[in-house]
Amino acid sequence: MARTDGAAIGGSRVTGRRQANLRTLADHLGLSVTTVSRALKDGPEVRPETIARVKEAAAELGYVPNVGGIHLRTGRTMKVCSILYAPEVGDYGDPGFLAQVESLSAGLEPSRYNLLMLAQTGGQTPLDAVRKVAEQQLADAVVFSRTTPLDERARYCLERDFPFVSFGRTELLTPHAFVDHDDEGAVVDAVARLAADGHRRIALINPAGTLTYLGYRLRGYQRGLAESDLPRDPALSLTADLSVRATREAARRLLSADRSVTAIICANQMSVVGVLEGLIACGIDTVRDGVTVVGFGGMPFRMLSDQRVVYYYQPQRRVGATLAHHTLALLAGEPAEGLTTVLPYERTDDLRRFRDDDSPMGAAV
Amino acid sequence: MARTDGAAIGGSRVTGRRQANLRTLADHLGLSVTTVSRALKDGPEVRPETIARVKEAAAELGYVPNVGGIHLRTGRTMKVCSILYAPEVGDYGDPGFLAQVESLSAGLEPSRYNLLMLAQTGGQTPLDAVRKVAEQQLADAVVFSRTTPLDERARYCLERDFPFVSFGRTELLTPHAFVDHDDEGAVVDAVARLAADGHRRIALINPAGTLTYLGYRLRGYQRGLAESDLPRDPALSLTADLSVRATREAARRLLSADRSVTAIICANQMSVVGVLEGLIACGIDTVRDGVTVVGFGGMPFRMLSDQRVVYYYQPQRRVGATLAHHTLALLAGEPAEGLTTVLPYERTDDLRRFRDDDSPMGAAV
DNA sequence: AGGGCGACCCGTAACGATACAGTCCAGATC
DNA sequence: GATCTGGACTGTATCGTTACGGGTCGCCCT
Repeated sequence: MARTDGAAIGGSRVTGRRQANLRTLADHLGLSVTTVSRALKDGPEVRPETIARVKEAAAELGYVPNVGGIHLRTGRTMKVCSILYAPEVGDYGDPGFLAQVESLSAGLEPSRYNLLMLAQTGGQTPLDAVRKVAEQQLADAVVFSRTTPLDERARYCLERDFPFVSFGRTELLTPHAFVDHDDEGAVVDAVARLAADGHRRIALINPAGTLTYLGYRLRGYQRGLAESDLPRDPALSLTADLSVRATREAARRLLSADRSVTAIICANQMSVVGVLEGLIACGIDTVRDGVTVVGFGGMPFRMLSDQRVVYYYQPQRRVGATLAHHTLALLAGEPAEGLTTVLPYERTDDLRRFRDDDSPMGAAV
Repeated sequence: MARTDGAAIGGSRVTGRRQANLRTLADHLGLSVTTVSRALKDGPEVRPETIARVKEAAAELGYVPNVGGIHLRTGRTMKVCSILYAPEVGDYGDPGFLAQVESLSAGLEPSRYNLLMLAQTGGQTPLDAVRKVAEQQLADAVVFSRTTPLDERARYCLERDFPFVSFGRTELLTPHAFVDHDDEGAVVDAVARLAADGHRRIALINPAGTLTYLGYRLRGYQRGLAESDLPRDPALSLTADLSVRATREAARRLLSADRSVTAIICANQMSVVGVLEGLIACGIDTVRDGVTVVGFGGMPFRMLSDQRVVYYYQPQRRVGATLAHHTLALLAGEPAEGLTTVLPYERTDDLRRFRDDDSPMGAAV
C-alpha cells in the first residue's frame, strides 16, 4: 500500500521541506539508518571518520532528533519536571522561585533535556503531582521543594527508582540527590556572632510545620546557644506564619511581654518586614535600642529606614544551576550519593548592598 | 522474529505491570485497536454502548495515552510552551509572572496538555526561543509576553501558522490570539478622575522601549488630557527605567524643577516605591500636600506610611487562566479572531486592601 | 429475491528511533 | 587453503498511535 497519510502528518509545518530525520541523513550519506543513529551518539562500532562525516551532515541538514520517536522507542521523554507550588495567598508565591526556575531551565539548555512545569493545583497533594509525572511518564526526572524528613514524594520516587532531585534534605536512609541551604550552620553562626556582640536573649521565629529545614534551624539555634553558654528559654522560640501580619503580631507579643530580648532571628523576607513593623509598634528602634533583627532568605525587600538588620542571603540562581547539574548527572547514570549539595548562606550586615544594586523588587520600610 | 527487547524498553518502571495501552484494552475487550482508539475520542463510527464499554475499561485498567506514540504518529506533542524571560537584575523578575505561570499550568490541567517552560538564556533573542520551540517541535503552541507593535515572534508564528497566544497586543494586520490589560482605558480613567479632583498638572512615567502597552499608555494619557481640556506639556511625560532608583531620580528631578505637578502616573509596582521615595526626598507628603501617585501593576508592595496612592491592579491569575483558555481553544481549532481579550484594571483608592489580606509579598514604606 | 445502503468494526501501514541479530570482508592464525 | 576473528556496517522488528481503505452484516426497498 502506498503512503496515503504522510503528507498531512508528522511533517514540519515550520520549514517548507520536511524536517530531516535519520533516514534523510542515511540516504544522503549512503549509510544505513542504524549506522547514522550510532554515529550520532559516538557508538564504538562506527569508524571515527564516519562519525565525523555523519555529524557534519547532521549539522548541515539541520537534523534534530524527534522526541516522539525517542520516547516511543526508549521510554525517555527528554524532559525534566519541576513542580510549582501555588502561592497560598495573593499573587506572589516564593518570589525567588522564578529565579530558580529560570536558572534550572538555563542549566538544562546545553543538554537535550527541556523543562516541564507542573503546578500542584487545587485539591492535589504534593504526592499527587509527583505521581502524575511518574505514572504518565511526563518526564524522566522530577524536581521538587519543601521537603519533610520523611518526605512521601522522595519515598515514592525511591521505591520505584524514579530519578529526582529535591530542594531540601530529607532524613530517609536511602541516599538521594538534593540541594539545600545550610540553615543549621547559618543559625549557629548568627547566634554565635550575636552572643559575641553581647546579646544574651536571642529569639527565633519558625513557622509551624514539619519541613526539614525547620529542624535544622532549631538545631542550629540550640547548638549556637549551647556553644555560647546561653540558657535555653522556650519563651524565645516562637512559632508564627511567615506572613507580615503574623510575624508582626508575634514580635509585638514577645516584646511587650519581655523587653530583655535584643535579637530576633527571622525565617524569610516577609518576617523581617513583619518583625520590624512589630518593633516599631512597640516603640523600639533597632539602632537606638541596640536590637538586632536577623533575616534569612532570597533577595530581601528594600528597607528605607536604616534599621539594624543582618541578613543571610540565599543565592537562588545557584540553587537552580545546582539542581540542573544534579538532575543531568543522575540522568547520565551517576549515583545519587555524590549529588548532594549544601549551599552556604552569604552573610551581610548591610542591606544597602541590595538596595543600591537597583533591586527591582524592593519596597521600603 | 520474536520480540527480543521489549522487556527492557518502553515498559513503565513505575507500576509492576506494563502500562495499559490500546492493544491491552483491545485484547481485554475483544475489539480491535482501531475501534478502541476511535471509541476513546468519541468517533462517530463507534456505537455509543461500545464507547461506554471502552471508556469504562480504560478507566479500570488505568489507560493513559502514550504521548510519544501520539507525537510520532500525529506530530502533536501535547505541550504548550511558555517563554520565561530572565530577570535583568537581581533574583526577581516580574514577580507576578509566577502567578501567571501557575494559573496557566492549572488552566491546562483539565486538558491533556502540559506546560513546557523555556527560559530565554544568555545570548538568545526573544525570537530565538520561539524559533526553538517551533523548529524542534517542542510544543504545539507557544505563549510569550512583552510584545511590540511589529513583534517578530508573532510575525514568525503567523508566517508558519504556528499557534500562539501573546500576553500583550501587537499592531500586525493578521489577527491573532492575545490577552492584554486595558492600559489605554485605565490611564484615561486615571487622568479623568484626577482632573475631576482638580489636578491640572499630571505627569506620566513610561520606561523607554517599544513595547506595545507603552503606546496605549501614552494614548490614554493624551486622550484623557484632551477630554478634560488640559494642555499637553512634554515636560510632564517622563521616561525612566522602572527601577526604584531611576523612578526616584525622575520624580526628584521633576518636582525640584516644577512644584506645580500634583499627580504622577507610574508604570509598575517598583516605580510607585521610587516615586514615593522621590517625593519624600523633596519634602513632599502626598496627603498633606495633596499630591496623588497613581500606580499600575500586579499586587503592590506594602506601604507602611499612609501615602495617597491610587492603584490600578492587574489580576495576574486571570491572565494565566485566559491564556490557558485561548491556547486550548486555538488548539481545538477555533479561529484566532475570537480569542482576543482585553482585561480591565481594578481600581482601588486604598492600598490597605492589599495590606490587610496578609500579602506575603509586601514590604513597607 | 436481490441489490443497495448505512452502521459498525477491522487490518495494515506508517510516524522516527533504536536494540538486536546478522552480514560482509580484510587480515590473522593454524 | 580453510577457519577464525573482529571491525564496520546493514536489516528488521518494535515501541503506541492513528489515517485510510476495506470489510461484514442486517435491514429496507423495489
